[in-house]
Amino acid sequence: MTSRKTTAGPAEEGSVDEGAPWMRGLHADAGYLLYRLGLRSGQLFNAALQRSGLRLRHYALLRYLATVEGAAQRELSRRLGYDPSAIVGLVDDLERLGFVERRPAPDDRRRRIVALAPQGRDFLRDSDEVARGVTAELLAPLAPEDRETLHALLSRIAHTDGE
Amino acid sequence: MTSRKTTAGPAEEGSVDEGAPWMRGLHADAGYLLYRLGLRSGQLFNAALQRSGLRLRHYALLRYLATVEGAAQRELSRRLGYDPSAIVGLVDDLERLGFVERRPAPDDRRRRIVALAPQGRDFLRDSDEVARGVTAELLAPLAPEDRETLHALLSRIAHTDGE
DNA sequence: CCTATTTCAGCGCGACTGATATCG
DNA sequence: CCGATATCAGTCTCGCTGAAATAG
Repeated sequence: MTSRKTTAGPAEEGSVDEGAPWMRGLHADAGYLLYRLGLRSGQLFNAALQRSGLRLRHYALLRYLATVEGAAQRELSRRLGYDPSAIVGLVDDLERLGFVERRPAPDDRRRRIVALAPQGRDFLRDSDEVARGVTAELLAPLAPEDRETLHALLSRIAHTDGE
Repeated sequence: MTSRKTTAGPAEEGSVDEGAPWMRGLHADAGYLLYRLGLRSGQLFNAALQRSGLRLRHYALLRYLATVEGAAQRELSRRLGYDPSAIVGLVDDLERLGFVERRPAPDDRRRRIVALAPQGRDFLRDSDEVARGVTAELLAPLAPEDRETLHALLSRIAHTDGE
């Protein structure tokens, strides 16, 4: 994939081709659009969570814990895509607020199981409109059926590679 | 960190509803999927550009300059969504490589027009597979027609709000 | 005077590295 | 002895804020 300086050309129009892909602007590229919209999504999430003092990372961690009943920090790192050393601080913050609690794993004393505390569950219930609000704002220009189509396509991409 | 007060209870279903939205995991939310895929897209872009010593921001700036013939730094800030103070460093880097050049605006001596230099144009031509490669990897699990559908939906979101 | 553009210095956040302690 | 887990300290980048200098 190094450069194709020797033409190999389907289009040998002579000089600068106006239809060359690099002339069309990056917004014609779906990957770049994903990057830009991802940034905007993160900003909207953090703005919506600002009043609670949490950030998107904390919220994502809480939401994940609501589905698993307990997870080692190593697992949180893998599932959420954050560095293990970052998980420490996130759990510290959430533990300070009483939203989660650390308890030792019964079979392996190296591991510490992080579990959702009742207060964390309350917080999720009281703020369940956060994610829906952000998504609604992002997908506002789309009709309901288009939003479902988009969501299905994004899910397929997210699940096949990575998670 | 003001914590949630007491309000915000639109759904008072009694006890813990298993079908509650906040129990489904954030991956059921399109906005969060956009955030995650945006991060992955940025990582892929930066990895693909690593050999050239540039980052995604530099590349986006170059690609934009290829479509406009010249732009003030203020305009770059608006169009690319980066802070004006960040543009300074980006243009510095690209100027050092000979990819762009700053020249004074003829009518307004406050402004400095940034224009694509021949070496920058060569770089774009030689690396035009970068963006397509990233997008191809991201959208690999999708059929060609689905990729077009996704691209169309993302374009509508990106163009109506912002940019 | 006030605004606009560019630049720089500073702060804070977020991601990564390396080292340490504990344990299997 | 080696590998895995959690933690901590240090580093580096990035994004924004605030101020300066120049110009309209």
